[in-house]
Amino acid sequence: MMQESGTETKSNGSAIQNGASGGNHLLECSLREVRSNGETPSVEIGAADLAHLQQQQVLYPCPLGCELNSPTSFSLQALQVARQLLLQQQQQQQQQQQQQQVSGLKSPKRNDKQPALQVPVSVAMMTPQVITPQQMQQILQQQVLTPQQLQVLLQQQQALMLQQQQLQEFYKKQQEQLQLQLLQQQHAGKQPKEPQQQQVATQQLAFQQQLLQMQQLQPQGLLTIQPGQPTLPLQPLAQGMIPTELQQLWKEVTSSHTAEEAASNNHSSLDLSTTCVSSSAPSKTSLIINPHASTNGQLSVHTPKRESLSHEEHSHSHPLYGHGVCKWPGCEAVCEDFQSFLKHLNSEHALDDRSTAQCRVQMQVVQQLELQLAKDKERLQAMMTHLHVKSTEPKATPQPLNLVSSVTLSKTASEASPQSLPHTPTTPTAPITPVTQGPSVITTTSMHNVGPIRRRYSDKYNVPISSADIAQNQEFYKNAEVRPPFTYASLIRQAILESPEKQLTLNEIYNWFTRMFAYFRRNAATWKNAVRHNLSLHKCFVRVENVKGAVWTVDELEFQKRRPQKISGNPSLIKNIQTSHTYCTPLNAALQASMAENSIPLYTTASMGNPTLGNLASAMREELNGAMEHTNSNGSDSSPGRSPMQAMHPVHVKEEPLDPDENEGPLSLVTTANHSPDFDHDRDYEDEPVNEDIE
DNA sequence: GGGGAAGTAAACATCG
DNA sequence: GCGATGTTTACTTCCC
Repeated sequence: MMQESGTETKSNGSAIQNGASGGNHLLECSLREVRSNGETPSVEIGAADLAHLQQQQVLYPCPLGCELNSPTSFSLQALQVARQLLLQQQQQQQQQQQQQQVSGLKSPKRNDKQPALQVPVSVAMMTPQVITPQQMQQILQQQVLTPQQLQVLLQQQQALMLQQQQLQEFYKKQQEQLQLQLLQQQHAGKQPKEPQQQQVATQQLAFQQQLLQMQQLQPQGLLTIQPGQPTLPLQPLAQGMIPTELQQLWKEVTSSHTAEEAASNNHSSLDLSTTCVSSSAPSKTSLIINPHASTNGQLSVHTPKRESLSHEEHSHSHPLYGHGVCKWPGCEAVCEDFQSFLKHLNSEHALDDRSTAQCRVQMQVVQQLELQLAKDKERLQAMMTHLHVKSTEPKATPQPLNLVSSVTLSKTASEASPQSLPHTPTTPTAPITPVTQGPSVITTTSMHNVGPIRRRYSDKYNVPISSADIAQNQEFYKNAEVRPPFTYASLIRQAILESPEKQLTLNEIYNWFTRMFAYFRRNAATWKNAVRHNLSLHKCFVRVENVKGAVWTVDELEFQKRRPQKISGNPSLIKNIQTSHTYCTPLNAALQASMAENSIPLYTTASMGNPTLGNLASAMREELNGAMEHTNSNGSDSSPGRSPMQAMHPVHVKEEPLDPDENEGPLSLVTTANHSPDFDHDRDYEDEPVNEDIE
């Protein structure tokens, strides 16, 4: 299993790569946008202007077929250029209009051939500057306006609006043309012919050159993405994303960037749609933080969606706020209190292209993770199926946790097949009930060929019995004739402890066995004998004479004594755990930042960090803590009637009093939880507070 | 390979 | 005598 774990990790990586292979334009664009965020836009647009633009812009899909239907880096870039164009045009027009005020209105400009609606159109372009400052100044200076003057002004405004609209259309048209040029530039680059195109081209060129300069000046420490270095390790990115996926993204980004550069050199890449690189640096403020925004983009990978903010802004447990720091990707702005955080959130992380892009990146990451989870589930299923098929083989490597039971069940079933059935000829290896509602780990495949197994289910690897375990797998064991991976002693103890009075007669123990486990509904002679044997053998089981007769109780002290094999020293288990964690690591990386904030310990993070692997780790944790959770059976809630949810809920992570040497943090906790060959140690956590870290 | 734990089988005793 | 219960022994397997 160790080897398999290692292989699994590797294959996981490949799987991740595969998952990332479905690279997407969104990520690419977003990433590039993020990168470009770190670069200085050539367009000098004030923060207020851009904010206004961002708020009012209407965005359209990327001309390059980008799937973005909402604000994108492209659109922002286009907006800026368009904005600049408009400003220039307006200035020219204002001059012309001032001249035309005498002669009349000037007809709108030309260039309105095709209203291609694939270009960002800013409503803001149309509204805020209908009256230019000069005009306003004139108005103010004139103090009094005659009706004619007002009419002229109105007409001017209308003309301006028309011109702006036409400019926008022109800009759209240019976008299309430039896009076409981009598509054609591989074959024959075309030079912009029209003056307007040249103007835009010049601006774009300058902008892109500036972008390139910024990229070159970008500190490597913050972002390793460098043009022409596609193989550079994406360390910062790797923290937020799967490395292979990042590599894939990097390739896409760099390839696009290379094309961008090449196109730029050809003077034919001036189209805004060449890349989704946004000149989105919305403001100078963003320029300042942009170098960090490079990492922001990576961090955005694990940023909660902004869409959810509105629902949670009123909650002080805001997912974007913790430890007095804004958790927005790359922000890390210190907010003294929640109110300041809210202000900061609304001010710094308003709805703009960057935020939207980051959200999209995050969405993409989540999708990738989900995809990865699905793949891993398939892999797990295949593994178990494979192992089941291999059950005819003489040996099967033990596996941790419930997988062990699955494997061992199959193995022992095959091993004991000649001798397994004789116990109950009347009940052959019954077709196992397909259990879908059963435990998360044990699957139907592991249940086949399960017969009387002369084998103990290594408590070292395996799950110490616990209320949680039984509760989790209750239905499974009740319906499936699968031998529970617990020792007789543990089961007996569990049965006794689950009783209200912590004592049971032998018959009641029998009943508990048959009630809880379908497996024990047959081969009665065998397992009953074993029960009796264990009751007598182990000192922990004390026979007490009662009015009704003899009842059996559990001497916990003795039970504790009888576990010499401390799993704290069980390397295989630890290895398993570590392997699991390693397995989790790649996917976990996406959320390391958030976890780091909380200083979440290792295996807790493994379960928390990644939603996709959270199940795995959670299952493991459930199993691990199930051992300790068994406290409940000794506690007030140990009544048999407690619900599975109740049983599963508590997670004890406190040190084991009887084994102080095992208190070494989460890992030692894990080992402690597993090392016991039995479930006795559950007792040790009796009345211990529930670990609330793991949620 | 040894030792310990666990599972299985069996013999035996006791008791109702 | 029979079955349930309880004890003990022997053997095997597994794991460390």
